[in-house]
Amino acid sequence: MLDIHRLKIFIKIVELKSFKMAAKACWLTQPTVSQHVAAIESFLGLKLFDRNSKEIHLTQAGQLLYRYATEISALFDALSQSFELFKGKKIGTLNLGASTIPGDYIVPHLLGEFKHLYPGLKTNVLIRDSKDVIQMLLDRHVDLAVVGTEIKHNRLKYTPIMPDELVLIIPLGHRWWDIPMVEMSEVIIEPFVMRENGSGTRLEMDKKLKSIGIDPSNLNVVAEVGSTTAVKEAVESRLGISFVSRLSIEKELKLAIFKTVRVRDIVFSRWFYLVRDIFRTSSPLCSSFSKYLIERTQT
Amino acid sequence: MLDIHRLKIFIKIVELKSFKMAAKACWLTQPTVSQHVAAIESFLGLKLFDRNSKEIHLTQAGQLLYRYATEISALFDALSQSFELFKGKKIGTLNLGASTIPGDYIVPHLLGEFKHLYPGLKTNVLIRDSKDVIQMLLDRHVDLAVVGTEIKHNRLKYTPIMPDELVLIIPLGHRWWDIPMVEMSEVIIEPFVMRENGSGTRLEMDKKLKSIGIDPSNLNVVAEVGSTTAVKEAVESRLGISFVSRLSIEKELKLAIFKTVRVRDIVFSRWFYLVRDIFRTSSPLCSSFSKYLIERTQT
DNA sequence: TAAAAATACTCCATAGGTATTTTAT
DNA sequence: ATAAAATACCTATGGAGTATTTTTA
Repeated sequence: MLDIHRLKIFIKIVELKSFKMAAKACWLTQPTVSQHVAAIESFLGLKLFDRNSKEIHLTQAGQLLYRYATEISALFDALSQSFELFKGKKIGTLNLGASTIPGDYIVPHLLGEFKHLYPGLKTNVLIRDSKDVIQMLLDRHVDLAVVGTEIKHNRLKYTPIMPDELVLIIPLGHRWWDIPMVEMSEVIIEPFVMRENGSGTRLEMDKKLKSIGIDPSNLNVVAEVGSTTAVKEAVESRLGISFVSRLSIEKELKLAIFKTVRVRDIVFSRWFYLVRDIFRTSSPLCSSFSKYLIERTQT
Repeated sequence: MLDIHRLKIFIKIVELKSFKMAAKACWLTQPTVSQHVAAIESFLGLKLFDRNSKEIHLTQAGQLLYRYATEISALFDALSQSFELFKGKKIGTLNLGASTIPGDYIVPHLLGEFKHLYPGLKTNVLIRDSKDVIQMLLDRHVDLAVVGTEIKHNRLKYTPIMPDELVLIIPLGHRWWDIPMVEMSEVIIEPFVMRENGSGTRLEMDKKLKSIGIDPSNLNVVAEVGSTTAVKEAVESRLGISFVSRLSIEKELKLAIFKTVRVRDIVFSRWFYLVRDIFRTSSPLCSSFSKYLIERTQT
């Protein structure tokens, strides 16, 4: 049969123009090399070399084989090298899924830092609803996920990596602008802008409200919109107030477009989690990234 | 180790998403397939599949390997196919050497006929002096040669494939135009156009003259030129007369630019030979071509 | 519990070795 | 006569098998 080992021996013979020298170069004995040549020749049914005791010459068949053999050999070398790089984390792709808040405000920074450590890294970030992100992780469309809500599954492991807080925002000029704290009962009757169902922010908010005995459907919802940006635009347009992630309003607070107002006795704190499928083998780079994120949080 | 056999099994597993099915497809048993996967994994130091009793999934390492494996496998298939074609004479190159007369007037026609039988044929024809052509054959720069003179060598086998004759040509208006035959003594004193040394035609002529007791240096040489075409041009320009291959003056005879004149008691007949290096293995197409030429001559 | 892969073992083909012969310069 | 490749023969690794166990959905 033709295998890589044989082809490499054949290539060495061609390059060194000698069975004996090729044997030496391959750490074999001359008879072994002769056997390999005989094996290829009988497999192909063609002579590869014209040989006498003084010199050897490639036949046309030998020349034909040599062209393929070098190409195949080069591919094998490329393969080996790729795996060395892969194991050494010099190359690799990180396929991340993230829900909207972490996708916009966390993951880009984390990847920026990490890429500094591993310049060969390629990244794909898919931003979807938390539920969809988790499904993509289970479907192996992404390697890791970052979401703000825990959707339990026996294959998934959640590790908190970034604290966050849902804060009540009011637009410039709102009558609460100079009041540091309001009652929850006041919030309930105030016009409210709501995220769509499936959003992690919405889910966390609902959960929290229920935990303090409030039915979310009692809120005075004047609009239900599909993204954090849309919520902010709506609030800025004085359509109502809303709870949003503190991470998402840094710029607006600086520009005094919004103010945050505390709600008495209530803190909507939450975490964003790194989510891993423990049933899956992760690539060296992927493991490194997970480790990096977790260690980064602990300090 | 990684060899083609293993890679092909690996590819089948990926394609069929099952060790068991892959085993069947490769005419192996499932444990054997498992062993091969384990061998690759331990060689690379990386897991290729996440597997459970229900389904298997490629890891990133597996995906990386798959990309290379398919490419390598495709190259092997291409190699096999090439050799099938090569053995079946569907592809191949004929590297021919030929001296000037056969290169111009014989080989093109022979190749034309032969290519009809084997359309995949590629041909290279190098035209040189007979001596150079023979040297190229010995140096393996060409596979076969066609020359008009036998230069003996223990590695070379000459087979006559085409008869020829050196004929005396005179230009239109020459005083011998209406004389059918002249004496050799008349030829000797007539202005004569000579081919250069090294030319097969020159060699054959010298040989023949010597064999009938004439020293070629006694000819009344008025010009020594480097090609048959140059000889013909010189004769046409009434510089002198010359002996040339009958094959080379077909057109000129038709146009009555030349006439041939017989020399009493002398016929300069000769052969063109196919020359083979018997120490060399020839390609299937090359053998076919030799056989074709030889059989063609016998009929 | 059922289906797939892993493990344990056995066997034999063959890659690799040593010793020697053949071949061509 | 010499130097390289071919041949003959031996050994041992590992590829492929059968029988069985493990794993998890």
